[in-house]
Amino acid sequence: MSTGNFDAGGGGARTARWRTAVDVVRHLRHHPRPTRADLARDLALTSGSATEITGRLRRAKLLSEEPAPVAGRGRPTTLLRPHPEGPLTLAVEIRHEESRCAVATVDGRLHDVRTLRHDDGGPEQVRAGLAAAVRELRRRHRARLRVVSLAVAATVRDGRVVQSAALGWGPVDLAPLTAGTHLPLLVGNDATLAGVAEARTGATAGARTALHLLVDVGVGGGLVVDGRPVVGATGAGGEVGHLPLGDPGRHCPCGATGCWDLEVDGRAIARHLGDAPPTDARDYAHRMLARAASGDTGAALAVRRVVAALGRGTAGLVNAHDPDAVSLGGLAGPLRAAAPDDFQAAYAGGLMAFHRDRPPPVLDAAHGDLGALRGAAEVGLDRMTTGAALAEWHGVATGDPAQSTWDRN
Amino acid sequence: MSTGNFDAGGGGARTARWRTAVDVVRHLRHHPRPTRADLARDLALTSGSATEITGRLRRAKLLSEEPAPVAGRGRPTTLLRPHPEGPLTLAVEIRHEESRCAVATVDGRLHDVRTLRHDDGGPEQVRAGLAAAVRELRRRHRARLRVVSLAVAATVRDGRVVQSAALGWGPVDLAPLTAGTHLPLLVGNDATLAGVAEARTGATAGARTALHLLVDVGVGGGLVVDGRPVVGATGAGGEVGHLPLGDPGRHCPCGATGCWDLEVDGRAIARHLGDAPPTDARDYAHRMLARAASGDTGAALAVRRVVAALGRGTAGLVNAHDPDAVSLGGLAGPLRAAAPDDFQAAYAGGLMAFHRDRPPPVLDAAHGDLGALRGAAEVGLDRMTTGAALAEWHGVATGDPAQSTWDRN
DNA sequence: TCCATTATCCTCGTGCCACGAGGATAAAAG
DNA sequence: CTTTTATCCTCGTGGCACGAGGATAATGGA
Repeated sequence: MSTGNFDAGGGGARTARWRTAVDVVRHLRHHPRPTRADLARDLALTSGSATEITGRLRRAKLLSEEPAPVAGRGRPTTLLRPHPEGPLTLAVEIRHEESRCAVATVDGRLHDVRTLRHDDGGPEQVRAGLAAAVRELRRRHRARLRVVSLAVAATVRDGRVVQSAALGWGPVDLAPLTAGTHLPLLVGNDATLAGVAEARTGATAGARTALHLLVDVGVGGGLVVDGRPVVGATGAGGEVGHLPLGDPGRHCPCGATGCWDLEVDGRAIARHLGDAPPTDARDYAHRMLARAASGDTGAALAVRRVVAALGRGTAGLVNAHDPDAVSLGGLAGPLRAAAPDDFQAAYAGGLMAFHRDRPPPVLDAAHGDLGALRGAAEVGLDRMTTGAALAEWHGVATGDPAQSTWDRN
Repeated sequence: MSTGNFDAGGGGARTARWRTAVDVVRHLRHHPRPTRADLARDLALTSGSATEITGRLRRAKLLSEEPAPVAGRGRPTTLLRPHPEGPLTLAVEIRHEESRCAVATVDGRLHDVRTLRHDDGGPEQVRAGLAAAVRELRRRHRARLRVVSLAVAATVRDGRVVQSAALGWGPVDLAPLTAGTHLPLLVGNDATLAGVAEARTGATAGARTALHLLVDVGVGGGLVVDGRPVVGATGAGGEVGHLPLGDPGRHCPCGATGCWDLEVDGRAIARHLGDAPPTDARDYAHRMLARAASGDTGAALAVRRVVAALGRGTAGLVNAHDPDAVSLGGLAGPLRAAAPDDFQAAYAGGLMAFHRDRPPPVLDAAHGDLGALRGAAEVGLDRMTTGAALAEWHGVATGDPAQSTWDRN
């Protein structure tokens, strides 16, 4: 994934002076409306420093302040919030039947979430529809729009779609989405980004090492360490579904054999039931879950086999990576719920013995189907709030292209 | 692994002022004897800043300078090197038949490497022997010794050995190694730390995401991202050998089933040959490799099966993590060399199709059997050169416990 | 031998950022 | 109306790094 990193930038002296500013702006992400005193406490600033920094950030159109509702005695204070003319990240998600986009402010909130239904026109049409949306939002928000961050239900490499079982796409270049806008485009896998959202503000919040597993068509997700997804050299990491945990004789559309992918989704249920491969594996899985719940023992047995494969693989990944906690997204939660004992037996049985006294909790995802979009927003905001990006924004917002100095008036 | 992180510290204002100092001291690690001008160029400092910083670091007994051999015209310069009374990290490695320790200076060099043979006395005796060595080095180096960093051929959790097939140990607490010294003790898995050494200065140097696989008894290693090992919540990550890539019916001593561990080492070769499980799996593997090389077709076939399992698992991990490069340590290199075509076929066959046009190179480890010790030193030096640790050292070296200010005289 | 060239280092004035003490401000409580 | 509480602002101080200009010490050639 060409997702921007989470670092402050650290590139030279011009951006070094933004270090505290970066800390303050990012603090806003997970502390939505702090008072100035809160800020000083949490970031170990003196009140004088807080005054100076917030003043600068207000002039740079990054923050604004609103009077706080009075609570007890003491001098009334103000709450810090994103500036009404502050910078924005556009988060986009491409999924099977529809795409979504939303605009995110520096406090991490999503605004103006909208959905674009796909009309079976293939990747070109989806891309064209989204490009039009990007152009329109660009016109509306002008220079406030700084970054476009895209989550896509596909294997992603160097900002391109390589292949997608969920979408039925082959290679697709996504650069046209932002053509002509000069906006940086970040592209990531949807399951991986949903994992980022879970690790930062969802089920695994607080976990320094979190594992997310999202079952849809196949299984994706991956590790999130200190809020950053572990996505490898070209961004194609997080493809845990293509570890060979399954039957080595079975061929995967990805080109390899024995992929875990083939054991844990609707396709696997169909195979166990002797059905033909379903065209919509997710929908099929939901139907079979319903059947199993209503007493169809054949469906229940097929589901249990899939749940066992899920639990066993989860345990293997816990052995290999030792996360603080695991989150289950997409179908994984309903699957486990359909056969919790089978999951637990396979999970515990697959763990190395020393993990069994306090195994990492396996939690249902908290963000539902907004996870990928939220994760894309988080990653886009990370990029938007590097020292370098803030310095650039300061130039845009104040009309001081040289960024030679903070303006003091 | 309770390995110190690679960050500058970032904890409060008292250590913030050490930021540039941290950069300079760490620069020394991979640029052994820079001139002051080199330093200024590489770290984008002005010559004035370089003067000030090197002066401070000299007074803090972190650096010293020696005249550089003249090369062409121009004012002669000096080379920066570790201060002769500067801080030290003690790197220790516990392996099957012996332990080793060495003292590392801030430039990353190992000094005074010594070996302690084990006399079958079990963990207590090994621990006691090493504790004596620590005490002796502590006496010799006094306050210069800052950190003890230990690599051990075992599964490690929260600084304790959980279990080790290679050593034949059960749970062992390693804290007694530094008892009474008040020295911080970092403990990591040997294969993981060898991976750190490879990723920083070895075969995969330059790779931002590197995968190391070390076959000894079982297989260990793991991911190294930006020089930091991905070791999870309690430090037990990197146990890639306990992913269930093998025969689900086979029980692993770890408590799980189907572990990859059981398919890629001497035990696996013995199984394929119908031999009893070897007591020394590594030695047995070497003997079988020799036999296969000398024309024993049965041994050769067994080796080929193991090599195929290694290649297939490697491919799966590449699918899952998308590293820039892979390094092979321990027996993995000789195994591949014994059946390179089988390895290549299994590796390429196990990759997702899109990886096949330019798959990550699989390289033999460069550090040989010094990898773990070097990795332990690297990680110990990371800890020793955080902002907080340098500030503390400054107090020790200058007798200014308040560390209220840099001394200017 | 002397001087130009080259490379490096040092000095000093300046700017920026954050600190911290003390005072100012604005509400509630008495 | 005064006290208490909580917050904010002002201003002097200090540390660190920058950057221009000068100083220094070698080589190489006249």
